[in-house]
Amino acid sequence: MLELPDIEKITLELVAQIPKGRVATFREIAVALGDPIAARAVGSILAQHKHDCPSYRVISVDSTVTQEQAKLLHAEGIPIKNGRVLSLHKFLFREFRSDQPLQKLQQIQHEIRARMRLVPDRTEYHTVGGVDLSYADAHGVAAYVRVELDSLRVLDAHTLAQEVRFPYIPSYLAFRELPVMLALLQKLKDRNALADITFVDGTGTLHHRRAGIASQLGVMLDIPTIGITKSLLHGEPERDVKTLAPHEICYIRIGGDRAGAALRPSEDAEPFFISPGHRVDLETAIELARRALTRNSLLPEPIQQAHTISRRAAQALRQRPVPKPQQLGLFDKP
DNA sequence: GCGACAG
DNA sequence: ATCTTGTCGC
Repeated sequence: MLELPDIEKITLELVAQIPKGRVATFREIAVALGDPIAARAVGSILAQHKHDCPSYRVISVDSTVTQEQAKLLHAEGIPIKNGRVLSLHKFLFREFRSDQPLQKLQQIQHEIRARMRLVPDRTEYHTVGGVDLSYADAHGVAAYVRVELDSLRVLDAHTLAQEVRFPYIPSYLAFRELPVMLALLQKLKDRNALADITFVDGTGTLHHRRAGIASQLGVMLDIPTIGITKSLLHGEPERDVKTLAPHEICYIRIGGDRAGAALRPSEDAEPFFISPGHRVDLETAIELARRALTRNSLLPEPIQQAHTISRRAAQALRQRPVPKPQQLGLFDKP
């Protein structure tokens, strides 16, 4: 697909730049990575690699520290009282050397947006596809399911597992999940086994750069896609979505235009969010999402099916993991 | 006052 | 997303 930065490695290198007797915030590390939105991801990386870098020198913006952290920082000459670093500004390190990898990924998203076309290809759709990802440790398991639109019956389904290295960072989901999805969908596209349009578990234009995973998948494979999410990443609903009646919609605005919609599938279900990905418009996307609903479904049928199938495949993989290459090296032995 | 965070 | 005991409802 493209060369992805090793965010984990870069994060540890950034933390290693903090000199003894200085501290940095999770937020500042994220800024050095290229986007403050990654602050929580920095936190979870450091939680997993506590001893692989001077992680105790990274604190939260409110300057609170753990007891263990307080001890280590105090030993480096940083004054601490009541679990807080005193006069944080004096000890804050901000001069990181970094090429801001997330900025480069934002650039890719801008390019995807420029290539995205929100115009429907056709007037009739016979089959609708769904793609979703589940996890088994470090592996992502993608499932693609094809459904007949009239009957909402499953025609066929395929899965593919692959190692996932990129962390979850809000608005960068595609760089985590797309490689697995692409590997599966490219195969199916070559066999002419894709549906007329594909629902993706993730957003399309309801995105900070108007180019979520559904758009990126659509543009990269040049196929029609629709983004479906259970919660809203970006955009403002025109009214409170909690007040939606069954089958009623409400538009979601981004900067003055209607980028997506919320749709309540039934009386006792939360609204979900629809946005065009590629080669479709919002109204067609809403119409297809409606038609893909069953009497009591929480999400459009292709997404629901892809979700259960990928989940089952991930559980199976967990019980019988894929052998590592080294373990297959029997023939290398003398 | 800060942040507003798909999966 | 995933980690998980008990608990509620069909």
